[in-house]
Amino acid sequence: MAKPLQSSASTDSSDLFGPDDPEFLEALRNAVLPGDQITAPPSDTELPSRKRPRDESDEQQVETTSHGVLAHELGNTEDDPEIYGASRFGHFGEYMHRKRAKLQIQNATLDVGQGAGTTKKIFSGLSIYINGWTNPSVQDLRQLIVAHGGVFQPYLDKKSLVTHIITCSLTAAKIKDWKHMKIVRPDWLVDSAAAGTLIPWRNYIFKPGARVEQSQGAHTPQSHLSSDSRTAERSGMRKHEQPPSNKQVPATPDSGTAGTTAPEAVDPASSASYSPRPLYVTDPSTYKDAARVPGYAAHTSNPLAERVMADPEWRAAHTSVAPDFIEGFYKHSRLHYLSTWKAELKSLVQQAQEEVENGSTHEFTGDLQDMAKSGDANMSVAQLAARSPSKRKGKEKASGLKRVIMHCDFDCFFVSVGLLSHPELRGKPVVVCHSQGSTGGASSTSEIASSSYEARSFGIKNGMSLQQGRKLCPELMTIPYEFEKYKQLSLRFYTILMRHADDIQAVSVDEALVEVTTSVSRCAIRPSSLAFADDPARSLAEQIRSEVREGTGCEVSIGIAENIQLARIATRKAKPAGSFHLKLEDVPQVLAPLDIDDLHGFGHSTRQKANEKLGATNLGELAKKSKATLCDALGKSAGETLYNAIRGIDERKLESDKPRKSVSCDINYGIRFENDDQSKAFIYQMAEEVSRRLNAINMCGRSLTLKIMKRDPSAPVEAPKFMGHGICETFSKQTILSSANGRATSDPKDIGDHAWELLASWGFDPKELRGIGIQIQKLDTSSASDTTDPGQVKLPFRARSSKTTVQEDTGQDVLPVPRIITEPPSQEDPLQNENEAGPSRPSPTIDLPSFSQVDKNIFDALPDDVRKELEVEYQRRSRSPMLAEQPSHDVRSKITVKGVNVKRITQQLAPKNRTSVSPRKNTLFAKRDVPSYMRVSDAELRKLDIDPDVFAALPVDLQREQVIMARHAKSGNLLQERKIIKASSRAPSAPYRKKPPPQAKHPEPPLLKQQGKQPGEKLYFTETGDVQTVIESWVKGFTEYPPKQKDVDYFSKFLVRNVESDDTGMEKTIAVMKWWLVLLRRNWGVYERASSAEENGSSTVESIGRAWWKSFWEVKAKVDTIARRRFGGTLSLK
DNA sequence: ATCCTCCCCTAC
DNA sequence: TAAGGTAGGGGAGGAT
Ligand SMILES: Nc1ccn([C@H]2C[C@H](O)[C@@H](COP(=O)(O)OP(=O)(O)OP(=O)(O)O)O2)c(=O)n1
Ligand SMILES: [Mg+2]
Repeated sequence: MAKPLQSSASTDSSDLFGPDDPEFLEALRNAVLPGDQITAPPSDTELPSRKRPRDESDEQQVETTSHGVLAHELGNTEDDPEIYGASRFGHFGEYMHRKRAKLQIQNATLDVGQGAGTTKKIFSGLSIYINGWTNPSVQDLRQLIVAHGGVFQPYLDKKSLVTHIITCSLTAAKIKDWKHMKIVRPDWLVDSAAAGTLIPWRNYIFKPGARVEQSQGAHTPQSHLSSDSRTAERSGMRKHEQPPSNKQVPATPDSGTAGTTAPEAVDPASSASYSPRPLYVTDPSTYKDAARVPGYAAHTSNPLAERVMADPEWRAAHTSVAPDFIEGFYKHSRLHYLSTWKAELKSLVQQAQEEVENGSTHEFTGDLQDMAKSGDANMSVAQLAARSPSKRKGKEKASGLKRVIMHCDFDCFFVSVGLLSHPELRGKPVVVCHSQGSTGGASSTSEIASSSYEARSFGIKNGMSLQQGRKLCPELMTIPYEFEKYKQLSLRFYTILMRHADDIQAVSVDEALVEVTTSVSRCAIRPSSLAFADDPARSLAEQIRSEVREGTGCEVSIGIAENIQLARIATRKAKPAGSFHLKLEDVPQVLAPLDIDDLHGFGHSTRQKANEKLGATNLGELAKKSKATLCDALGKSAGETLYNAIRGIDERKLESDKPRKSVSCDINYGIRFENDDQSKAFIYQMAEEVSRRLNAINMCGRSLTLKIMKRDPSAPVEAPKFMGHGICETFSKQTILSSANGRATSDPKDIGDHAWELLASWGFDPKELRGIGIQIQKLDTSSASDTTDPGQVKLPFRARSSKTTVQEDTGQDVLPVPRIITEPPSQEDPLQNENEAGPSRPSPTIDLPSFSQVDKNIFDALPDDVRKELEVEYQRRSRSPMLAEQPSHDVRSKITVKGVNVKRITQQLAPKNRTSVSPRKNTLFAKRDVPSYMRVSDAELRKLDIDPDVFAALPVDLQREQVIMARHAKSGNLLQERKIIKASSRAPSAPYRKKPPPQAKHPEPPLLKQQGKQPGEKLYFTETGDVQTVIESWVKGFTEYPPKQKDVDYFSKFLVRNVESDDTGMEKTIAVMKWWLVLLRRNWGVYERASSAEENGSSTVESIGRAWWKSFWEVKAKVDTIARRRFGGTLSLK
């Protein structure tokens, strides 16, 4: 029974985590064993995930599943109490498996486990979502589901694996949207439960009118592969059709080089060959879901890449280590061009408008085309002696007149341009992509930049890979990019628009927003000459279309409306080759059938969120929601925007004169390094690139952010996409940027130095890097930085302006070298003892930087014993909910895997063996506070190349040692990165205050506010991290009172954050919840199942008990939500 | 309250 | 082969 888990997971072998803290384990044991029969739900499952569209389009999500195996194992381990054994708790071998198992178990334990001993798990393997109002209430059904081994899905996440949807009613939109789902009536569950067996769901198909199921299991795997987000989502919900495979799990998710398996991957069809699995015959989880599980996700390395990368010469010539890699990459990167052009066009428009405003001309007579020519490759603005017509930014002319906005957009721009030179291909399915002809064959991962409308009729979309496109349309024709032409035609396009515009907002090379209010009113005067007598705006649009057609040979479509949002929507209706005037009165009708992501500004993620939190993505349905509801679900800004958009409201003005705020350079393609020398060299090359860009616009910056993409441990070394970055964890750090004299800079050396320093501070294995980005912010004009005061010396009064901020400076700090910032080594009471934690400083916990912020260089240079202790401490924290993070800095700092927090840094650095180390015995951290006499200003530390943050975490003696050594080293010469301690650049910025170094104060101690044995008395989660104790006293202290909402909230928040913080946090959280559960059962077990509804008339004790239970469920629900989301992401990185 | 950092999201 | 860049709005949560 227990076998599966062990064998496959080789669980105990894990040496990532040694035995846990005995005390904690003991508590855990108590918490779990008490009668908590664990009925492990098998279910394999899933975990929703949120992946970005761009990732989804990664070819092969094909995923050869292997889900089956896991599921099977889990199934077999169902009754194995061992899975909870403390002995296992601290082990992380195959933690992914375990994690999933735990999640399920958690569900079972907390939900089912309660009271019920063992129920027949007839729903195991089912993942059910309940839609809308149902007759047995959602709560009841949920109980039912969980009690019988099923998984209750609170959200219909496009990523989550939902095998069935239970409903009593469906909107037309949903019927359509879910036509491939298994929509069943509630009585299916009820009857099955009553019968003690799973009745075929087909007997309970929900039929609103007629269909509902139709193609139920008839989907081919391909249908799951669409890169189109919406399609993907739908397919995601469909997952059941494919029987699970019994293929072996590719590799251990956490193994560093895991996953380079499944070479067959590329073909979705092949992956479809699953062998039915007994256990889940009815509802296999889909491989699509499996694809979202880290361990299986996108582990389908690109076969070609794998082969070719094995050749050192090839690597040297084609990856990021190639000397001219950056140049070559940018020369071919369509997205780079797109971004560049956009910036140029914005600049061009802005200057053209300035000309007009200053100058006297009223008509735009210039020709942007000329500018382009003379300006060589650049859209030189100089010649933009142009002027547009009435051009005074439509803003002030805010006459009560209703605006007329046109959204002009070329039809399949790249293709249209390409067809100019390939007229014979007109009318055929054509796409623009790098891969030409037969190259790449049917397995090209080359992206389709643009597809003709004929191609689109096959389902092809921009951004899709060629191989996917070929599957949809074998006879697809490809034509090459013609970047120069795009730019030229774009200039003609803009030139034309200029003649009619009051204002223009450059949206992209093929798209612009134009305000034509005055032009239209002018036209309206002579209705006779209009193409559309009744619609001058439309007439103008057609005129513009003609002019553009004339000037470029390509079609543009124009959407007209009174605001931006509507104009864009109108364009949808206008395409291809047409114009459409969307009037306010038609808004409801036009918008109702659209989905939220059809609105500009709302994409994949928001749609998903809407689906989860609002149960609808359709605008017609969302229109019924209150503004507050929308804001609550999508955030204030998005909520309001949506609310208004649905009503046809959008007050935004065209933007054509906003100054640039940042300049950056990102490369997340082809990044493959072997060593630090290469990555360092690359960083410096990128720095040069950024420098060039800054100089090109005559700017300098004072802030630098480095963004890193690092291969996710669960991802294959070679991504599915050729030379792509694959699934990654992302990191970013910001620092003050300055030249030696402390001024804003654009010097490549300065930028390179800072960037490298940041990169080095993480200590990543260069082989794992997959993407690098350098961004420069707080821009100043070069001239300004030359004359301006160095560090923008702090003035007595704050510069009210935006960019000239001085925030980093603090009082005294007017040093010419801004990076050297002094900081009073913080507080006194150096001897603060952990046991004296007072209200203000309750926790004795040392203020360690979050793991991700630790400078690896320094870390590695530490004496073995010290380093070990640090590791232990981090390890400890990572496992102790109450200690983990929470602290000073970067609680937020999270690793993300395509949008999902993963933070498994701790795991990465986890000690290979940690023999029961009790936190209490940790001499290094127990109370290592910085004695006052040891104060060395941060500035000095920095001068010594010591990172204050790390320094602060060191024991005093070591600090002293380090300082001495550093001073010593300073005098002599030392090696670059090899020195004992290297300042982590991150420090140079404002952060010093972020974490008052020396003080071991636990910033924002995790405490239950207002809590204690006595109401009002505070109770803290102490350093030992035995949360159990805290909870116990909390519960004990309130046996006569209901818990305070504030405490519940706090506790909830804490757990949630913890779950989000790292992998081990989940484990701990589960343990904590279990403990809480046990305590509650002890006190009020009887009321566990009581519903609040029947609460009236109850005794005091009972109401208190109910209140506690209510809180418990409340917290659990929150944790569940987060866990689901997080694990989904983590496990399902596609 | 407001700022700042570190993201997330979106768009082309 | 393939060339997954980037700017800017926003939000969460800590610092001030
Ligand atoms: N994922 C994408 C999307 C777009 N583009 C490029 C190629 C497109 O031609 C151009 C304009 O993008 P649009 O979104 O306007 O798409 P099209 O112009 O191709 O089609 P249409 O506007 O008709 O929908 O940007 C790209 O390279 N990659
Ligand atoms: Mg277009």
